[in-house]
Amino acid sequence: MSPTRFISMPKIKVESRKAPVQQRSAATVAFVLEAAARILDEAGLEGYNTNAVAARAGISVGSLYQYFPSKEAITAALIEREHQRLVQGMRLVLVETEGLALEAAIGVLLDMLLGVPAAALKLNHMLETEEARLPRTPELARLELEIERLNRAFLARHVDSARCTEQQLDDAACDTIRIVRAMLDGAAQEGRLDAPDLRMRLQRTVEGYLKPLVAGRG
Amino acid sequence: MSPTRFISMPKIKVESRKAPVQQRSAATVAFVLEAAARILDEAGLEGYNTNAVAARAGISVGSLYQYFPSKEAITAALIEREHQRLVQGMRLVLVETEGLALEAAIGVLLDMLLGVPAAALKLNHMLETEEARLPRTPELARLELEIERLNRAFLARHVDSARCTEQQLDDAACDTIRIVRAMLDGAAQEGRLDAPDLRMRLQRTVEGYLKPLVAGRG
Amino acid sequence: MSPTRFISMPKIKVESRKAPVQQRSAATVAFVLEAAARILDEAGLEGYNTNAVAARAGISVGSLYQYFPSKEAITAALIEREHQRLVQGMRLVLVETEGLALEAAIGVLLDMLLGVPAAALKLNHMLETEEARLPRTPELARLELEIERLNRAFLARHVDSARCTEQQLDDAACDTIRIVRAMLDGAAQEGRLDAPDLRMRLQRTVEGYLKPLVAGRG
Amino acid sequence: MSPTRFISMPKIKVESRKAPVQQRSAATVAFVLEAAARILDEAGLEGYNTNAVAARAGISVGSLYQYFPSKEAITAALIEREHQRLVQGMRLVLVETEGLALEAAIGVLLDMLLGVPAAALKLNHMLETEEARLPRTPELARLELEIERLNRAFLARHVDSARCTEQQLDDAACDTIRIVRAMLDGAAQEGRLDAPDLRMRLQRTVEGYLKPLVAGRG
DNA sequence: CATGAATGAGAATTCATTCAT
DNA sequence: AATGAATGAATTCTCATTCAT
Repeated sequence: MSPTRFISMPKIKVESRKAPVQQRSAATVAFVLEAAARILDEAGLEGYNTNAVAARAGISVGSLYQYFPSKEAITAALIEREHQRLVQGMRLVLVETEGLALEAAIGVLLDMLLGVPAAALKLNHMLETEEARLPRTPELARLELEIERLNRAFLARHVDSARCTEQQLDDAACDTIRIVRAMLDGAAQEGRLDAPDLRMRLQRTVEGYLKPLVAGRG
Repeated sequence: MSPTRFISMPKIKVESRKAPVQQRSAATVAFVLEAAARILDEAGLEGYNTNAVAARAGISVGSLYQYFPSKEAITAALIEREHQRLVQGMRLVLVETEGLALEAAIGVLLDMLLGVPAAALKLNHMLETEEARLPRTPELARLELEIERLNRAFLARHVDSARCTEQQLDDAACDTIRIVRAMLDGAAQEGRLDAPDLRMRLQRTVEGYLKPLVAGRG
Repeated sequence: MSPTRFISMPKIKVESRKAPVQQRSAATVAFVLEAAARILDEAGLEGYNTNAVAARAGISVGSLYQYFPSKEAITAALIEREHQRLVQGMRLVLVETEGLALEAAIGVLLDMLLGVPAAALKLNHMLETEEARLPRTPELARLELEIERLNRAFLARHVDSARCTEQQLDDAACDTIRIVRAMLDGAAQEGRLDAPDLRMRLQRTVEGYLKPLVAGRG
Repeated sequence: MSPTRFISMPKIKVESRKAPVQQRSAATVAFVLEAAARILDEAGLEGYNTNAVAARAGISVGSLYQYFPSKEAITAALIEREHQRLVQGMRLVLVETEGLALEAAIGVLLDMLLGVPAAALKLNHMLETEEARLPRTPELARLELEIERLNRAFLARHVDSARCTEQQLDDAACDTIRIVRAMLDGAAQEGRLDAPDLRMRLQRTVEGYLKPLVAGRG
């Protein structure tokens, strides 16, 4: 028996309660998530409570609890949704950058990331904090793996396998995402997402990070 | 009566109630902050409440409220303390890197940042989230300015003023800090602060970011 | 208008909504009661709620409310069912003990009562508590009277009318039932329903209680 | 490692939160228990909720939760209190019946039990139901053992050790308590606690139960 | 000044019941 | 008739803050 048996298992219910089979149900689930996202954006974690979410979603608390077994489950679903969006974005980027040189490919990637609205960035930042307290959903783990996998695939096209171990590729995938997110979050918080050279700074940083791993560079 | 009277005034009290003139007071304030830090580290925002902080600090809630007008004031003071520490660190780095080349100077800076204990990183990450909800203290604003000023001074030694505007220097100061923090936070969260090449990745990234701004480079 | 109009009228609906004339209805009612009984046995009053009962019965809550106007009505019906079972048992005992001596007759009675499964005892114990809060159904009153009547008839065969008033006979009917139930419940709760001398203790107690009322004893 | 490790441990907190050290605190605890008792008596489990108890006790919910970590803790404390009262009563009976013959001793015991007010009987009956759901406090276990021990001591004076094994003595201690409680509860529920021959019926039953175990009887 | 008991608004969650489909 | 989504009052419990001692 593994030692994990003794690690206190968080008993927070984060799995969604019922799969939205009917169209009405699916709509309700979407309403709730949208309401939760808006409240987090406008009022922060402070004003984020089930009553407010239900009211904002135009339903009763009871209904909310038919679809989400707990407040945490809403948060978890929101986190999954944002991850899914990133997966979508990365998939598109991977297709669109087929055959492009590194610089151009990074440009496409950054276009995608810069296309995310400021509200979503703020939301993601808050969700990140919440993510720490929540138990990891299998689905969420899958999505995170998928994101890293996609990013690895993106990078693998350009790195020189003679200069870059598997571990380094993994780290590069994580690091580049983190670096870009941090710079974007910072710019968003300062309200300077529209700074003319933000894109250039991002490009420069990512390229600088990757250069030593890439073939044909000094 | 000016119309500003009706503009939503933030009613969160974040200023410390009394300047700790007496030595006992100063000690008590320090105890409270240390207790708050430990609780945030061990129990997270979840378990962070005034009663717990007072108990941990070995004083009564009533006494706690003699020194801090609100829970938010404790958080704010904690944020200030962490900023002050960074200021101290940067001052030292600035002195120690006098006359060094960029690469070596960055090495000293990273040594300082990598010397921060993992618990402090976690604490800082949580405080960052809280910082968003809190009204900006003048003192905090001053500290942030000071940090940026120090970082600018650090960078100014190496950048080529022909290649770098004032604005770019400001951005560079912010960006480098953010990038390093993001990578450190990420490593901390994965429990890989001791990864052998973490330092190298950091160095590479910061150098990559700064290279275009620095004199004598292609 | 009689003054009773102002006396707190219990507004709990406990009457069954429709007489199960159709065979399907009768089956549904039976399913619901069985589901309720099982849930009470397995999850206790804690887990006893209309949604759970409906789910367990394989019908929807809406359908459940077609047959029972309220949760209390289900409980009441369950109570009636258990009373009916006791009536059946007593009727049988009365037939089987025709002509037997007191000791043998009590033996038959105890055989019947000891034949009740432990789950039913537990169920009855919980129902008893609920019974207190519920308004008395005419049907339930009739059943309780019938039980007492049957028990009286059982006892009347053996008591000496010279030694025993009508009131004493009534009391004896109530008391013996209570005594036996209390001892059985206790044994059940201790998981000692199979104690070898439980039957003997019961027999001894009942005989001890009745002896003074019985003819031909010193 | 024992298999009990896998048995679901009930997580209901029933231990009292703080020992009432100050006189005010002690009074508050007593107020809460008295309020809880009255509400259970008057409104039943139905109306038994923490807000009602606090209101009735003349304090705020918050205060209530300073002394009791949960609603269940109040119930548990109430159960302990009633057990303690019985222990007191049994101790007194044991002293007062020193040297008396069985019949007289039982009389003293019944006097004590008949002296319990009807409200307390009703309360005890409801508490008994709740007791099932609650985890066993060490203190409660101790009290129950003490009650049985006292009752055993009471009976041991009269039984003939040649006719009665230890197990039989244990059973007798449990059975007699149960029998008397059941008859008293029944009488209370019918509002016939003042029936002139209740005492006699009780005496007769207990004597009947014990006779075979007692020395010098046919 | 220190203490810590008291306050009570507020948040999460449940569940009996209804009613549109 | 059947369904099960929707409702929302009710309940448990927390915690920032105050204030009598």
